[in-house]
Amino acid sequence: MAPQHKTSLRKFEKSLPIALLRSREATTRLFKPFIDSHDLTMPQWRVLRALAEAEALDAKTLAERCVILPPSLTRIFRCLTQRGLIAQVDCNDARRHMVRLTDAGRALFEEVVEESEPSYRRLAEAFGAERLDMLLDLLNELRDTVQQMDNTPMEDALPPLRRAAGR
Amino acid sequence: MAPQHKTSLRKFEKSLPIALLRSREATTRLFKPFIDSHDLTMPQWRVLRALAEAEALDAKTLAERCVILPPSLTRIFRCLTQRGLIAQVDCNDARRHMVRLTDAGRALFEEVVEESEPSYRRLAEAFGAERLDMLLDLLNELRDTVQQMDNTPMEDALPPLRRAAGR
DNA sequence: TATTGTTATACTCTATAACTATA
DNA sequence: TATAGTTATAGAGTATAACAATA
Repeated sequence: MAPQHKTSLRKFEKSLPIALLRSREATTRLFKPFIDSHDLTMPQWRVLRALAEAEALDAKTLAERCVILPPSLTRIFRCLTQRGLIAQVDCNDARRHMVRLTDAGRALFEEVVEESEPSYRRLAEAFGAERLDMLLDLLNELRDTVQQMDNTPMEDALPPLRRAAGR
Repeated sequence: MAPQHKTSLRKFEKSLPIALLRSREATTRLFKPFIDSHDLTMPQWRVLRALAEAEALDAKTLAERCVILPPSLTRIFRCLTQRGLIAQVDCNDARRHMVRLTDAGRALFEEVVEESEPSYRRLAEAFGAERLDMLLDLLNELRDTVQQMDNTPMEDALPPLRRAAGR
């Protein structure tokens, strides 16, 4: 039962970016219907979710946490504000655009969470709750590791030969 | 040192789709420069990589393995064929579009693999080769689990309420 | 009739650069 | 001068439906 390094994977499945992509695709397919049915896009949902556990967040933090580029975030702010799901919050630094969930936004968030919980529980059962936790830990630690690598690049591992004329 | 279920993650980090997205973003950032420098997009690269370990594959299989929708794959075929990296292969079933790597395609593949290997080794060292294997196993098994769930949906877990008018 | 793939189309996200405003 | 965010813009991916060809 224990996953004892059975490295019986095909080469293709040993590619980390591809494995992450395919797992995400499968997982997303499972939960996306709940998001869709409330007329939210996945990036919009990530913003709501990030705001759900914080009083308020600024655009830069949200962009980093939700993996959304600033220009996209600007549009998402506009859309979610129009729908009354988020609202701007006053801030010492007038440059910062800080937002929080409105009551309607929080209600919608709770609703989606509630609706999708059976699927989540079912996945946790089928996959194993402990293994799911382990996977989440590994994923977050992988991200930390890569980010640290970014900060301390090594000579011989430096990639961007940047050869040909820009794409 | 052992990752002993320290579930000290924030709620936001416990979302599987988001954790997968963020890890992928970080990992991609590490390897994408090598792809970019050869004027390839990530989807194009996934196709080359999938073909590198198979004699030939048809569009349907590639679409599934590489997480690319058929219309995108059509464009990618056209582009990679024009660049002489892949070539069509005759097939019993005339409906199927089967392709293989050309010699130039294989050479390019090998080149990219070679160039990015130092980064991969560095990541494996920093993260731990064993944990990397474990992560890959978990990711692929997660995908299998979700796909099985898709095939055997349960009553109370069925999602698509499909309420409002289409997005 | 079912399957495979292409075409058409609309929309969203991705990615950069240039710009505004605050600090 | 540096930072935060917006605007503008080009390009690529996402997603559906309609169609053509083959089985």
